[in-house]
Amino acid sequence: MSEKSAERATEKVPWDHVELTVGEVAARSGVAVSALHFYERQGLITSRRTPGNQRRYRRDVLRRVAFIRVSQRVGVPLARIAEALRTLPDDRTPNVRDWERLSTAWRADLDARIEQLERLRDDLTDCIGCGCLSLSRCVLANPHDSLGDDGPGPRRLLVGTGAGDDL
Amino acid sequence: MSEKSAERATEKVPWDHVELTVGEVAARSGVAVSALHFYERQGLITSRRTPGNQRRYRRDVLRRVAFIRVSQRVGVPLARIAEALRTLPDDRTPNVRDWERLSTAWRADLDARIEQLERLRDDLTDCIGCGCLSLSRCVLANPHDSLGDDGPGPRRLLVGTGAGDDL
DNA sequence: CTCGGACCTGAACTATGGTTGAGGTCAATG
DNA sequence: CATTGACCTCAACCATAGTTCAGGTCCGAG
Repeated sequence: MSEKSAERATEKVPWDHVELTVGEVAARSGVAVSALHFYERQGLITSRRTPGNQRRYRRDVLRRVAFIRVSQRVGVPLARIAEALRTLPDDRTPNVRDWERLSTAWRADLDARIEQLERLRDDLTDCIGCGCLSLSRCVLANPHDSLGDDGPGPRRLLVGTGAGDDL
Repeated sequence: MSEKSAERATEKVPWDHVELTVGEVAARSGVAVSALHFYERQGLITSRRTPGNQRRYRRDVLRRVAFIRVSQRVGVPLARIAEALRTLPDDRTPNVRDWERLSTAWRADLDARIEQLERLRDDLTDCIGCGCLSLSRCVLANPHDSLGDDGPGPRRLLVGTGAGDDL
């Protein structure tokens, strides 16, 4: 981090580039400008504005964006990522310990997701053996874990309590 | 749930109930009527219409719906589920072997997803140790597996090839 | 023959995670 | 001083997986 800020020996401000434009952040992070705008609207990142109303980012935004990308890969929705990012200190640049804390929380999520999928795989394997897929008898059709949704569907109503099936 | 025609000990067509109404399918499968309509529009299930334009389902629709629910839990999008269901024979009711084939395909998907997540977990564990989260150096921020998307985001452009980071 | 519950259609709305486009501004360069 | 590229905002749109609502129909009971 801030390795540059130490050696500004020349007085010509050679490093007026401590702040990044949105285009630079996009190029460096591999995230589209529109996505950065979106993240800002959602409160995941922040920027200063120049007198001409253009965004200027502190360099640690790169780490934030990296964290966002990683979190999404883990399967965490943006709202929860935003929540996590809000726990970072605003008075100082987040340090290794801060990021470690957040990442550790995600690992627990990931562990849970993996376990859930493994259970599902085992159930599915059983069901391939018995070929049931019967609504009332099959463990698969009757999720014991109503909570812990996953997948793209926004609804999680899980009406449940169907009825005995006699297919 | 009007279980009106429960006693068909009478000789008057004892089993006129081999077909199910949409409400019955909803009750038995635990899926909302609106979802059944939706599945039908998407070609995942089909129905006959009565002279009064009401839907009547064959009983194997229950197994189909069970398969849809299970597939969604595995994380397969409806479009792919529909594709899979189209490979079922239309001339006869699908049998155990048919369902087995489909389920086996999903298990491969599931295995891949689990493996991917385990890789991610390992990477994350490493990154917690090193606390890097640096865009160019961190394995996490640079997905080696551009394909194999997951999570709610519809876009998978993955602009990639960012730049060296000097955070 | 009327009543109510179950059913029908189509359009609009929810939420997530953005992209795309229109119309206008900022800033550096020739 | 004009031009060009990067930037700005706001609104509309994409896909996924449905729900909700309005307005109308069907059908079985009383």
